[in-house]
Formats: sequence, structure tokens, C-alpha cells
Amino acid sequence: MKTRNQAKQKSQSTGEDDMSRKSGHGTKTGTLANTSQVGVNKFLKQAGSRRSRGLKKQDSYTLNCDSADKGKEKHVKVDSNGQNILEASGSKNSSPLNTNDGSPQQAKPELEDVMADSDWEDGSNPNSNSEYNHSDLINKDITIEFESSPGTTKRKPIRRASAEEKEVAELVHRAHLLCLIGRGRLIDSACDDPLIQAALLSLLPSNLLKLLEATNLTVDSLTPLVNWFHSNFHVRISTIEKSFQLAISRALETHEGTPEELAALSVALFRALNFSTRFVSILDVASLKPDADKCDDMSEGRKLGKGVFSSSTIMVTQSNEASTSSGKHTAPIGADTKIASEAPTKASRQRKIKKSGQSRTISRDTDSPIVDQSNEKKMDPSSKGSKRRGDIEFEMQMEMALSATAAQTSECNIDNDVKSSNISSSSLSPFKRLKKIKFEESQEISTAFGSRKSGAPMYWAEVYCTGDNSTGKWVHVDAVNAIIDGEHKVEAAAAACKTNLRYVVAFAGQGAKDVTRRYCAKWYKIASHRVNSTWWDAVLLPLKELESGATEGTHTMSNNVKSDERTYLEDMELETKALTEPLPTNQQAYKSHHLYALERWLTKYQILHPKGPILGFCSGHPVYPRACVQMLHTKERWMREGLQLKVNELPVKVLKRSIKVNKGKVPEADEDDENDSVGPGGTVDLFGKWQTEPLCLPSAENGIVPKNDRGQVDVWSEKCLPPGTVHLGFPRIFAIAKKLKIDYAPAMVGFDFRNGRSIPVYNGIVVCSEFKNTILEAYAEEEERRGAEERRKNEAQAISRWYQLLSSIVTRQRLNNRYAEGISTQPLSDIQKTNDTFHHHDPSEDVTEPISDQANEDVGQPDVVLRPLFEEDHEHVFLTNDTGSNVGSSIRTKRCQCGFSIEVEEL
DNA sequence: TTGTCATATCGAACTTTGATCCCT
DNA sequence: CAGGGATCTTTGTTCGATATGACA
Repeated sequence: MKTRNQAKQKSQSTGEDDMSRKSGHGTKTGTLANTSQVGVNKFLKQAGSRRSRGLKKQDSYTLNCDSADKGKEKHVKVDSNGQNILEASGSKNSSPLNTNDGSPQQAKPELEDVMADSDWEDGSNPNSNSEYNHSDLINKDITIEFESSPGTTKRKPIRRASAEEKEVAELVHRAHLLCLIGRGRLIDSACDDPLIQAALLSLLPSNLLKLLEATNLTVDSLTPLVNWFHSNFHVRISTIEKSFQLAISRALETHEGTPEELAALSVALFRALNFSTRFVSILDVASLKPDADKCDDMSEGRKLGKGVFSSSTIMVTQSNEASTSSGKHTAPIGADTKIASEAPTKASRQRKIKKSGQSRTISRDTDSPIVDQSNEKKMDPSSKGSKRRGDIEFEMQMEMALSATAAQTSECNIDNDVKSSNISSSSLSPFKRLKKIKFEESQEISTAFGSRKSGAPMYWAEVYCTGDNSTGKWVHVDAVNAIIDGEHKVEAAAAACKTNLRYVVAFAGQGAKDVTRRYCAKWYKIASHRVNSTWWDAVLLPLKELESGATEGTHTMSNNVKSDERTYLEDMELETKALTEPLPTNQQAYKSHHLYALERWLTKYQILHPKGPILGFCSGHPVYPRACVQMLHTKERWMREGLQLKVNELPVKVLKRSIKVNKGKVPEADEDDENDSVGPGGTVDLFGKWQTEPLCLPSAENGIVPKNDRGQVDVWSEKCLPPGTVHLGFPRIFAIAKKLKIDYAPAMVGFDFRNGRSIPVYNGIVVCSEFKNTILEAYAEEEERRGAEERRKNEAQAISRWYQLLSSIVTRQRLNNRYAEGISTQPLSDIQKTNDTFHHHDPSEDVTEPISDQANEDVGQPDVVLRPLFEEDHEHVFLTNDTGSNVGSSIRTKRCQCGFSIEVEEL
């Protein structure tokens, strides 16, 4: 039975649940394999339902399946799970059409269940008419009617994500995070490769090698090194090698590589020079919110390979849509409709982006080849020309990006304005060129490349600089773009490329540390896009230790700051940053801000206490620290938390109770209620936590359990137990207490909703602690007795059924013998033979033994009872000693030799 | 372009302490 | 006739979060 309370607990403990599973002592079924399976199943199910969502929109579809089942018309019905279920009219042996979705191993009974259980949407299907002649339509084309033509479907159906979809999105998010952490560690360890480090050192000009001897590393001393790296290594888009180790070696050889590889090389170089260096990466992870990928987070789709098609295919198919789709796609109407309706908006959006100049950069993404390949695959061979033009476009963009980054290096002024920091004046000319090309090209080549929000700084290094002062700090070094100490620019640059800066993780020594705070000024914007921090912290905890262990003192030993202090100082720095976020300028940001609060955005059950200090003003409204926001509850609610109100506390807030609650009960009083609802019973008094104290219930005295006015104890938690009492949550235990005449109270543990009302749920009893052992012992004894009794009953029933079975066999044989002479007498002789072998048993011997023993050793007991069956006109005779009885029970089983038995209770 | 506001919608939380019939 | 067990049915409201669109 699921009580509301339990359900609530379950929902609240989702985070911990995962943690406990992770640590191995979770639920019984919480093995890693099971957990994974559950997650994967959800995902697959989700995928299936997503695919069919388009179909679901229509009422029902019919299609001709000539190849599959010639001459038979099938009605495709799509159930809520996305499985296509076919009914072949007039044919019983129809089988599910083997479409892509749905589970092929689905058994037939299940299928029937699905058909029975699913809510069929009523469709105006003429074929369902029994008078309908099937042959008439066999060769006719099927017309599919859309409710509105694709061109006019402007308004998107607003469908909000369900809880399940959210859960799946979160699972994907988590899994993706783990993968990206794994990737980061892989790269980090590649940066430690001594061969690569040595090779890099060998390339370094001698003047830069002096850095090896540098005692106090400063930001300025890094500049020539970074400039050298920037001028010697260049960005290439694709990578050929599959292993990162090989890829980085190749990048080292060719002086070209993906941004990821180059960033790794820079890290390796810094490490070769004995700098404490981390490899830092933005984890561009799949969105935590369902369906966010397709609208605002295309990079995530890109990373996952999920959005790749949705972005690239549309661009290409847009032009060929008419020619390709009409012939092939008859079934997946919904999907095509969706694409068709979405394509224009996307294209326009991308054009918008381009116009605003945000497509300045090249794709530095490692996954770009995937995108390109998929583009190629999706493209028609005939559209090869457009691909070429795409290449030209891409080259242009690359050139543009390089010039842009070069310009950035020279004049990296601190500018919060995204556009101005990214598009320097020198980069305008290639941008114009690109625009011109785009203008000249027909729309079909369009934006396949520019659509991707690429070019965001994704990888860089952090070098620990002791500098002139004694404290030192981690310095952002983006060698690929030749930016040093530009941590404040990262957020803007990422935002310009529509990349969310949700997770920035620094890797070192196989460990990892979340350093998002360093780069993120507006935490409130990303907070809701990050996973449950409990889980994330638990994941990072061991990695953080590894990381801090690795970054200790690899630099010169002369610095004053010790390694653990270094970690501590950085933690403090990040913490400080977290606590000193600037006040947002828009009011809505205060709604869910973790640091600040406006009174107007407080919820019904919240209050400011104490009301101050005022940290500032936003549009004239005072801003208070979020820490002053306190939750309010009713007296009863606090009781559940194990708290009670202090004496003489007045409610800090009084809410009007909803009128409608009483409406149903007192229909006559409607008008009165509406007019004046503020009565003593019409209000809810709310109290803050500061008005409460630990619950102090009357303690048990003289073996009497203090009960509430309902004669029970509400056991919301252990805290709610009166002192000196224990909760014994066992079934039927109240009977023991009753029997022993020990005072007890039923333990109510929650409510269950049935018949539209809440029903209390009880679980065991509450008794005084001194009786605990007595009751438990008696309970164990009683349960044992009950168990034995149940066993005895089961066995007696088994025996009885054996008797009945064998009797009926014998009877049947006898009838056969009598009325069907000559037909297979063999079985009878077998049975008789069996009987004969047991004939030496004396029936009176058996009854002296307990029945349970008989049943175990000699289940059938046919020898005793079968013989009399052959006698005609049998009357049951219950011998006085032929009874079985259980010790301590007044029930006796009387048994006739024929097998008939009856239970009687002796008075 | 961004912020604000209104509106719509969904999910979550909260609410809260049986009645009746049938069999033994 | 008492007592125990099975069965009945599956609320309704409010609030918060979020998406969307209009407008400044």
C-alpha cells in the first residue's frame, strides 16, 4: 500500500537514491546492471514514444501494405507507447508489422493486453463498417488528410514535458556528464605523456626554455610562450585518429589539430615546463530539460549526435523535400510534418543569428566531422555541388575565425558586450565576404555549416601562477586563441556562440574539479540547468581529491603556499565568488536566485525573517539575502517534523482557507462562505521554524502509552514517538498486546486515498519500551505457531486434493470398466498394482502419526483409501481414532478410509 | 535585444482519520 | 450476531514552474 507519505518520501529521495545505488547499498534491486537497465529502458521507451508522437496527433491512419499482406487492408493504430499495432480486418492471424519501433520480442498475449488496455483514439474509419467491401479499396490510393496543411500549421502544439520525459532527460544528462568527465580524464592523462612533453620541449626556442628555471611564474612571463604556441599550432577541423593519444601525436607532428588537441598540447607543454597545469573543458552536456536540445541547445544535440540530423537534414532536405518525400514517406507523416513545420522557423532563426554576426567563428569542435559526415550521407548525390559550396563557405568561416581570434589577441579589452568582444573590426571584411557568398548562393546550400553554434572556447588550460605576491592563483590560458588571464571573457564568448557555460571542469592527475564559478558571473542563469548538486558533488568528490593531490607543488618548491593551502585558497576564492554575485537588474531573476530575494517574489509559505539587511534595490524594491527567507508551516506540519510551537507564539502569517473545500459539504452556506470566509475555521495559521522547539510529548508512565484524541499515535517519524515508547511495526502484533493485556496504541504511519477520501494507514503498534521484548518474544512464538498452522493447513489441503485426484482417477477407471469394456484396461491394472504394493499398511497405524509427517513422507496415501472405493454403496465411516489434530488447537480432522475428510471443531 | 507582464498548462504537493457487504 | 476481511473507487484544489506571446 502506498501512502502519500511514502510517495512523498520517495519523490524526495531521488537524489539520495541514486547515490545509494551508486555506493552499492541501495535498494534490493539496485544493482548497477538493474539500475542501468531501468534507465536504458526508460530512454528507449521515450525514444519510441517520441518517434510516434507525430503520428499520435492524427486520429488514425490507414495504409496499404501490399508487400506484407497482399490484398488485406491493415489499420495502423498507434498506441501510447509508440507501438504500431495492426489489425488485419477479416484475418485472425495478423502479425505486428515489423516497423522500426515497438518491441519485436513482444509476446502475443502482451500484444493483446496492449490492444485491450490502450486508449484507442476514436478515428473516423470507414473500414470499421462491417458492410464495407474490402476489395473496393485494395488498389485505391490512400489519401491522408491533414487537419491543416503543413504550410499553415504555424502554431506549434504546446505540449509540455511529462515527468517521465524529464526523468529521462536527467538520466541522459547525467550519463553524458559522466562520459564527458571520462573524456576529460583521458585527455588529461594524454597531457602527461612524457614523450609528447619532451617533443614539445624540443620544439621550444631556447629563450622560452628559460621558463624552466623561473621561480615565480607570472602572467606576463607566460605571454611569449603562449604567443609562440599560437603562432606554431593551428586549428584543423577534423581528426582522423580514433585514439586521442594518436591524435595528439599527430597534431604535434603536423602542428595542426582540433581545438581539443591543441589545448591538450598546450597543457602538455606547460606541464613539461613544470607548471602546475590543468586541462579545463566546458562540458557541453545534453540538456537537463526535455526537448531543449532542439530549440535552444543545438550544441548539445550536436554533441550527442541527436540534434545533428535535426539541424543538418533540414537544411538539405528543404530544397528536395517535394521530390523525395512524396514517394517514400507515407507512414511517418507526423515526423515529416514536424520537420516541414519546423524548418522555416529554424532557418529564419539561423539567418537571424548570422545577421547579428554571431557566426563569426569556425567550428573548433571535435565532433564536427560527424556533422560533416552526416551531412554528406544525408545529401543526395545530385547535390554534390552544394556540398562543394558548403566547403567554400566553411573555409571562409575558418579564415574569418582565425582573423577574428588574431584580432582578439591584440586587443582583448574587457568588454562585456558580447558582439563587440567577438567581432572586432578587422574581422568584418571576411564576414562581409561570407555574407556576399551566401547571398549569391541559392538558399539550398544555406546554412548547413553556419547553423551550428560553433566556435565557443571549449578547452583551455589553467596554470598556477605564484606571481609576485605570495598567494598565487590559477590563471586561465587559452593558447589556441592566445588569450591569457581572460577568465571573464569566457562566459561572454560562450554565450555568443550559444554554448551554455553550465559545467566548467578542470582536470589534473586523473582527477577533476568543478571550477564553473570562476568563469560564470551569473550563476542564477545556469543553476537551473545544472544537475542536482548532491549527485554532482558526490561524483566529483573522489575526483577532486585526486585533482588536488596532483596539483600540489609540481611547480617550484620555493613558493610559500603549501599544496593543501592552494586547494583551500581556491575553494575559498570560488566560494567567495559564489557569495558575491552582483545583484541582477531584472526582477524575475530574483524569483529563483540562490543569494538574493525580493519580497514580492516570495511564495505563500515563505516569509522574510529577519527582514534585513537590505543588500540593495532593484526597481525600487529592496533586495534581501535569500538566507532570510524562511518556510512557514502549520502547527501540524511542524509536528510531523518533530517540532512543536513554543508557548504563546502567534502565527506570523494567516492564510484564508479555500472556500471551495467546504462547498461540497455545506451547499446551503455557499453565499455566506463567499461573503465572509474569514472565520476562525476559515483560516490557516502559519508559523516559522524559529517559533518552534523540539517536540516534547508526554512520556509514557506506568506502562500506559500517551495517545492522541483518536486513541492512537501518529508515527510520522521516530521523532513523533512519545518518550519511553517504541514502535513495533509488525502485522497482527496488536493481538499479542491485547492478549498480554499490555497497553498499546495503533501506529498510524500515513494516509491512503481511496474512494476520494483519505484513509489512515496503520502499521503495527506503539507500546512502552519495557514491554518490547515480552511482546516481541510472544509475537515470534505466535508467528511460529501461526506459520505451523498454516503449513499444516496447506499440507492437509494437499493431501485432500491428492485423495480427490486419485479417487476421481479410480472412479473414472471403474466407469470405463463397467461401460466401455475392452477399452484400455491397462491404467486400472497399474493403479491396482500400485495399491497392492501399499496394502500391507495398516490404516490405523497412520493416524497415530502427525499429519504433517505423513504428508511429507507419503504424500499420496493411496493405499489407505483407495481400496474401499471399489466397494459399492459406500458410507463414510469416521473411526474414533482416525483423526488428526494439532496440538493446542481444537480443530480435528475426521477422515474416512475412502479419502473423504472433514474438519470439526471440538467444543 | 531584453525585460516585463499576462496567460496557459502541467506536475507536484497538500488534503487527511470509511462504508458496506459477505463469510465465518 | 459479532467480527474480520474483501471490496468499493481512484479527489480536488492550489501552487509553483515553465512556456509563450505581446508589448515597451
